Amino acid sequence: MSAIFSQKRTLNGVIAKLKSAGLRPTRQRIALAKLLFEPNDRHVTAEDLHKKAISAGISVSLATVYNTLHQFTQKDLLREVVVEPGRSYFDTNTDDHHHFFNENTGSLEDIPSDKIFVSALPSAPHGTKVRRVDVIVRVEEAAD
Amino acid sequence: MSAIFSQKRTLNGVIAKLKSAGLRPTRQRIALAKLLFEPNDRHVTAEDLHKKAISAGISVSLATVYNTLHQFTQKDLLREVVVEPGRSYFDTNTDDHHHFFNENTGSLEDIPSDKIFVSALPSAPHGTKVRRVDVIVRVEEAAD
DNA sequence: TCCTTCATTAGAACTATTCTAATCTATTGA
DNA sequence: TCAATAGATTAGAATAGTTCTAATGAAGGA
Repeated sequence: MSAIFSQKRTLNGVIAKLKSAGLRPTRQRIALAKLLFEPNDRHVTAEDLHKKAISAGISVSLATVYNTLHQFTQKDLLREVVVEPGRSYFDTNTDDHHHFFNENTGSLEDIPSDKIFVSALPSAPHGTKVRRVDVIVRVEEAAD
Repeated sequence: MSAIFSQKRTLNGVIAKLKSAGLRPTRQRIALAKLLFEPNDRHVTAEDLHKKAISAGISVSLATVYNTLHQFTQKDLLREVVVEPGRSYFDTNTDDHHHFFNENTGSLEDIPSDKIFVSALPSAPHGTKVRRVDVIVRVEEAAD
């Protein structure tokens, strides 16, 4: 498969994805989606993605990056992961899964949901229902 | 037991606690510790505690509240709980336990560790060791 | 008591994020 | 195809939470 054909497939896929989420496939959203749904870098911050876009020659403002990340999150194309105060990560993997968080380097790593098991919970506080269970395994560099 | 006697006991306890943590029992730290280790309000933000202190007639700056919360956290008198970007909660319960987090109200509620069970994890990423496992059960107001 | 060390302070600075109001663009339908 | 319009994008200002700074103050030991 040629690179051009592959690119075109990606482009069509991305546009379809945006449309089916009810989002206009604008220049910026298409470009950001392409960057996000590449196979690498599953965990990005808004700042990361903005830098990545700029250095890829895509003209987009930081405000749009934030808007887009939040819209994608609302439409379940992304998942927000909160591990540190004052910094949000967005995860392109929206399947049920958990995370290792390295407190020294700030890096995140997925834990597939079949590798971890959380027992039946006590019932949710009155008048509420469970939306999601997040497990964060905080690790640090081993002193050796 | 008279209220005055009780207050004195609390005061002595707090001073002892600070001393054994290697922290000078200063006016501000004693006052903040007394507010923190009261039986209620286990989960506070810096802003909360500052307001509480001011309205209790304790003259303390927000900077000192932040310093104190971080020092207490380092000395294991408190635990930091991260559930939302841009807002840190400090938990006076340092025992092993987890949380319900109500995304609508922002309120936290403890889940004792014997009420939830997390299975053996996959091994930590190379060169790291597990420091802590946080389970956050995100709940929302039930639509009914 | 005096001295040294550590704590506290107000306010400035900083960082991440959100808001605003003007401009632009994708879509729809004539 | 084109105009109208609803929605998207923008730069920059504004905000929120937190940290920093440099000067002042207080605790504890000699």
